Amino acid sequence: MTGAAYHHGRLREALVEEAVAAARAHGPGGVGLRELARRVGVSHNAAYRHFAHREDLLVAVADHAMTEVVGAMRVRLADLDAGGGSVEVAPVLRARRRLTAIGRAYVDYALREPGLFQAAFAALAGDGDWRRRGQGPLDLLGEALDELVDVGFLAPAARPGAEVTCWSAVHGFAMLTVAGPLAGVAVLDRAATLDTVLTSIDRSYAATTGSAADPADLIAGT
Amino acid sequence: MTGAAYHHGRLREALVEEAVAAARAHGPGGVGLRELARRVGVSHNAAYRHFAHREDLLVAVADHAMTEVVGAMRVRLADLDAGGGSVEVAPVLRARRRLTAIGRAYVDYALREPGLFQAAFAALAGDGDWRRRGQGPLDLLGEALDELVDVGFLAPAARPGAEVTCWSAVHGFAMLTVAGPLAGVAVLDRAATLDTVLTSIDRSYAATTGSAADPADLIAGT
DNA sequence: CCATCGATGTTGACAGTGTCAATATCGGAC
DNA sequence: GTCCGATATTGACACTGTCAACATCGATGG
Repeated sequence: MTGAAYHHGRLREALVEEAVAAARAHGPGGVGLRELARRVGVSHNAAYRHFAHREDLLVAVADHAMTEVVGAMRVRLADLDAGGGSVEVAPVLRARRRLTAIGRAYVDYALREPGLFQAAFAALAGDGDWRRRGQGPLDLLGEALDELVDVGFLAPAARPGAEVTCWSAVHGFAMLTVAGPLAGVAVLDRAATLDTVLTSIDRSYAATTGSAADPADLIAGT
Repeated sequence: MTGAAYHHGRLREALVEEAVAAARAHGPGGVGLRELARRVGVSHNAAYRHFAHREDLLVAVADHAMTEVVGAMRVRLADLDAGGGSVEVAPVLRARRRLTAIGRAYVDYALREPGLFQAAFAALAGDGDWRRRGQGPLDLLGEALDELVDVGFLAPAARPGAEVTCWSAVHGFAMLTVAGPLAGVAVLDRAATLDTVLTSIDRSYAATTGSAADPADLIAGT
């Protein structure tokens, strides 16, 4: 196959790759069917054999981003366990740190990949498959919250709806700082403010069981 | 002036009105210069005498939306005082209810006017004027938090960054439910989940001073 | 009273987009 | 070896935002 074959053979994957690159560089608005086709070396409209319309392609990008978010969370959680290394960490502290690690990973990803993060939420907002698409991060969050209940830090009565509370907090923070009013604030301020958000949640959950919640313990953990 | 005058005379206002209507109906993507010009009865490009580019018009829409948000907050705060009517309400409870009223107004507006709400945050995300544009809601929020400190419910040490914590929580919730993964959930669930978010913040702040925080008191208020 | 000028609105054009319909080209199955 | 379905192409349509050149008006100053 010296020349470009008539059938690309890997068009779908190639398009998604390029779409991800475009979204990473210029946000969701930067991914255009024609431009992508041009970059992949195929004529416009070729994409329509693999995607019903532009939004469909964005959904693929969103899936990719969500998978990366899960990966980032997993890395942070692993770092947490590795960091503790020799010294044994109390189960309660471990659980608290795991929850904040998840939140931190979410926001970090949003700030590290603003374009992809925005693309992840720009695609077909209201479709039912979201439950499945955002499932990855949600599952991890759910496990962390369950653990928090298991160790007696979070009261079972406060467990329902906790996912949404946590998700709202970090998602709102991410949105406001990545593509919103808070975009201009300095990086250091951002980090400190994120600490405020995360310790606020920690403190709230501690209060459901009357547990002690020294914020210093939390910030120390990564 | 039988025929349409060459000079519209009120073009800017007319354009903004129509843009607001378009955003209300179809979100930020639904406001297009040409379409608007058509509706106003003026030829395309006329808008360029009043707005440098499309984004400029969206900024005007965003301002409008923000003003409406402030209005909604004021109404809710007024309702709160009026509702108490004859019976005197303890200052602490009053302050707590005022904060949650502000949050509730924010989310309510987002759900009542999804298009405008999205438009408000779609426009020129990173520009410095945001501080001034979002000032209205932020000011009210700041006052409520100050009051919370004054009555001894929120510890002064926890005051810095509190705006962002509250804003993040309600903004995230609004985004996720209006144009995100949580868009599909039932209305009743939404209300209950918002209660969870708001009481979570209340509980967190109560913990900074060891104050009691019965969530029932909060939900009762409006 | 009339000329001039700046503000405002218009016309025309250009490059770009998403999407539909009709057409061409291939690889594999019968 | 021929046909067929999947894949890619070409062409067209209706849009869009934006720039440049031109027209029209109201007020201002001589």
